[in-house]
Amino acid sequence: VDPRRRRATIEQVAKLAGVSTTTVSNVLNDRTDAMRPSTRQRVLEAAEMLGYHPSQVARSLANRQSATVGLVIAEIATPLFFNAVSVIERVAREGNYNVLLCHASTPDEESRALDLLQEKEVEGVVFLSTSDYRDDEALVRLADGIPVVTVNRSGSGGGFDRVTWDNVHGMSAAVRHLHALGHRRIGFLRGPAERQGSDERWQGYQLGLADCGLEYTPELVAMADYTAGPEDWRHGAEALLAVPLRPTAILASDDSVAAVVMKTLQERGLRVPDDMAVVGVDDQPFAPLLNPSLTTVKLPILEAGQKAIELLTDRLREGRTAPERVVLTMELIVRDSCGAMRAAAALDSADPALPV
Amino acid sequence: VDPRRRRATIEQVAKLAGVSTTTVSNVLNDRTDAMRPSTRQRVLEAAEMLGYHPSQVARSLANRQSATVGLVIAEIATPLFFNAVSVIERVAREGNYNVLLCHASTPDEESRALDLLQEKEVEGVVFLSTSDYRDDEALVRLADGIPVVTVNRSGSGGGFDRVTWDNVHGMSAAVRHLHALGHRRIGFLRGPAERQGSDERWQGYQLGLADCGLEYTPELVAMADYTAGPEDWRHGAEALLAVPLRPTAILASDDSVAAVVMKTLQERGLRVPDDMAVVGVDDQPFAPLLNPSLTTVKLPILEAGQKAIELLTDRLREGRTAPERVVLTMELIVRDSCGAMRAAAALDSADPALPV
DNA sequence: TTGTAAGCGTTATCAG
DNA sequence: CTGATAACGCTTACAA
Repeated sequence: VDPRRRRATIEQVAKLAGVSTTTVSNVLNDRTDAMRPSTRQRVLEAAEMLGYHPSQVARSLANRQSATVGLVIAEIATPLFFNAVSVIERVAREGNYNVLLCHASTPDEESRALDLLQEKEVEGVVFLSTSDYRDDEALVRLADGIPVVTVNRSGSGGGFDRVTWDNVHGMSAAVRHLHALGHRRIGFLRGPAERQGSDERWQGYQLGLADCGLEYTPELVAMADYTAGPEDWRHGAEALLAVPLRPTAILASDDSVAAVVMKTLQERGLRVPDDMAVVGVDDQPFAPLLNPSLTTVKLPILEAGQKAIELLTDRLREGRTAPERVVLTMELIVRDSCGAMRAAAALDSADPALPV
Repeated sequence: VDPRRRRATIEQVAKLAGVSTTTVSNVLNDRTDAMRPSTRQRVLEAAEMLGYHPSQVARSLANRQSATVGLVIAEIATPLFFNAVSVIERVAREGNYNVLLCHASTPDEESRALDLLQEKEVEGVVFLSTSDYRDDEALVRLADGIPVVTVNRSGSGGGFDRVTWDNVHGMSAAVRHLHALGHRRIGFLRGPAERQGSDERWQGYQLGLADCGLEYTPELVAMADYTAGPEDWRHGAEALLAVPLRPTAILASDDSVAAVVMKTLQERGLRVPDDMAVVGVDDQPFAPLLNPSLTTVKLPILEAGQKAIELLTDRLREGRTAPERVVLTMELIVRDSCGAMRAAAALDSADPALPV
């Protein structure tokens, strides 16, 4: 059919080496415990001569192991997710698994992706999602057959491993930090309502205020949907600036939003952090490059990806049974945009000019 | 062996539907031209009942088509490459191909990745590289068997399709733009020497100067290795500031470097673009978010990825023979950091305050 | 220590 | 229009 010259088969290798296919198979799979070294040698040479590469597909069919895991990922084009993809691929490779990449944003795409991975007979799946509220039906069904690990998948239960991070505490820590720096009116730009992560951060914001004995003021909360564009974010910032008793600090819904907030402030002649502290969320690669460098609540996406693939490969090898739930902490990365560095420097030089 | 309950097979479906496996196979593959609709219907129902999913691995073995392409990518964690990965996955999926992801930075990893993909019997490979000078030996060997397309792979020949972009003209266009804005002393931060892309940009810089009748001044060129860290970039910027007749514009080796350059300038009280114009390369997502928003030479990585996967799937379907070479143009994205916007506004209001 | 042969789940080639 | 049946390339009891 296909006129392309065929690859060498195990049979040809066997013939050339003057042994049986079994022996070749044994050599190739390191079942060489009780085997004459000379035989092994001959086989290896024969394989080398023919440029033989075993067919993984034939092998998979025979031993029912595809040596492949699926990676389905929403928003594949988001820079942050890359780190996760990167470690997942690496850890998988180290465990001798290949990674089949699948994008899926909508529920429809999700279930199609899962069908597809099932047909490919992947041995397990890592699911990198946005935190949209979404039902896990397809996932639960899949997890009934093969190990599944989700990252950043809202919801709970379902009988599979989940890795998430603690948005609530991440956000409240940021609030407490700003409070400790003297801020009493802390604005919050909240993300899209359809994401559980957004809601949790909002809760974290409120929790943080409560922790500090500050009152929750609706005027200090505006919308800045990080899935929208810069114009939207600018509006959010301006809304916060327009309140009569303007905040002295702004918690942005992510780093990109924070960048636009800083820009908006600076264009209006406000200095960051002197006139207004700004804190982001994500710790994108550009956060330290902004001027001033951005204080931010780090999304542990890399760690989450790593944990996820480790959970998966562990389960593949050892077959745990109880589904595991991992909640990572979000770390506050203090840089210059919140004024803490300056405050510290001031303290050092006994200068009392702390932000009030 | 594996105690897991087995998936339904085509045979079970056939039995349940009261037909032969051939018929089931025909239904599933839409070879339904001359077939009693009732038969088709029965088969479909039987499959549905059993929750049948055909095994791609068995199918692959039988028809010698894995329906999979390999994507090997260097610097998987670089935000820019995301866009490429994203379109590649999408286009592949639309063409009913799956994507097997493989990281490979070193030549060693490269050849290991190629072996692996060969064993997986991928039908083609897209190769997303850095522009390091590197020999194509392994690639040429692979391309002898299956279609290969490289993106950003320096070198030429090899009998496979290559997609690149024109660094020289991208850079010279930036120089000409700055010249048109009145700049006569244009500094250049060059990237790592081991990358062909860096060299080409340097050539482009020189070409641009020549185009404008400007003389090449070694003092106006400093190093800022974009694979290094912010400290390195800051040094680069400072080197340029230290020259007696300081430049009025700086071409940075990429957007991250440009961000640090702007930051360095601003920290020294220099205004961008008034006191110094800055231009980057890449057009990273954060470029428009910087203050001022960054004028930059856009890397057409998304377009390159798209072109690459299209070339690949075309070749897979139709089997062209002559290797194709695609060179994309780099577009200058004019924003605020070069002063052009301001100049335009000034012109509009008949204000003669153009940068000199 | 090595060989024989029966699968693995499809597709594809022919007959009917 | 549909059904046997032989590949596909490898693994793996089981035999020798």
